[in-house]
Amino acid sequence: MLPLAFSYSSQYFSLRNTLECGQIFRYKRLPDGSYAVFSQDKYARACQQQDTVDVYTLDGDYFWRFFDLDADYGDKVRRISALSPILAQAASVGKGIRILNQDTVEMIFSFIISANNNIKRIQLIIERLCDRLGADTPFGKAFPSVEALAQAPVQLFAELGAGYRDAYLSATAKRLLDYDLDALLAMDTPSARKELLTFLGVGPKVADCILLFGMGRGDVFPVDTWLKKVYHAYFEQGHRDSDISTFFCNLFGQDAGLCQQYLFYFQRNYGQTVQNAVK
DNA sequence: GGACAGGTGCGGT
DNA sequence: ACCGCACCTGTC
Repeated sequence: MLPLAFSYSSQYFSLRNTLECGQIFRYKRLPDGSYAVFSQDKYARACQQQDTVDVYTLDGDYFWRFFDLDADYGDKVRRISALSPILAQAASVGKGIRILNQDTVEMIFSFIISANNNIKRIQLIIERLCDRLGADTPFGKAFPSVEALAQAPVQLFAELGAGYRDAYLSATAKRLLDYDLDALLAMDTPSARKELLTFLGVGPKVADCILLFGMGRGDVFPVDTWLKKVYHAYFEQGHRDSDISTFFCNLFGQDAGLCQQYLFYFQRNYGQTVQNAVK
């Protein structure tokens, strides 16, 4: 029923790896292996056969940009692989991962929920949030508006399973009501990061995720427990998170965020195997 | 049953 | 500035 908006063929696009590496929470893998993807109030069905991804949606332009299809990932992988042997290995298995261009506000709330949490529960909470506060669309619920989120009583967020993050979500929603988002988007990366850190529930890791996935800033490196493992396993021991982030940003520059995704994917899927093989 | 999840806010140095 | 700690909740 949805029209085919476009097909895209590249060895540098793995639908599965792109969607399942933790940068997006509103997607579903369907029994036939295709994916349903939600972003803001928009919806797409996508399926991949070999190197070709078909995207069915009413919003082709939006999802073309969403999947970052104007960027040359072959070029990125070549550049990145020269910088570190571990990264060359991580990129070779994870090369189909692309950095999604998602909505800033949706990322702010999604990653506040993500803090000290696991992916399954994050998805559940966000789904319930959309069901409860999102507007109806022909394909399901939209991500809730700032107005809806700001109007909701704090207890609602707790009821939806957000736990102690309820106050963060409520405070952030209220603050965003009369917030100049364009001014934030116009800032350079360090200034925007500093600004994001003033939001309740947004620390260094969450700020970097918002910048990377929701503001198109590739020059940040979110440090989570997985990347700490990577750093300690392949680089050095005993540094603070901020130092780890700085280390990788200096090493990888403009594509630090993409490198983070490759290393995240690598550590989660092969980390145990590789480390055992080394022992 | 404690550790672990894609950490952060807070209070004490 | 830099620790150390508590923290909702589900799962292993």
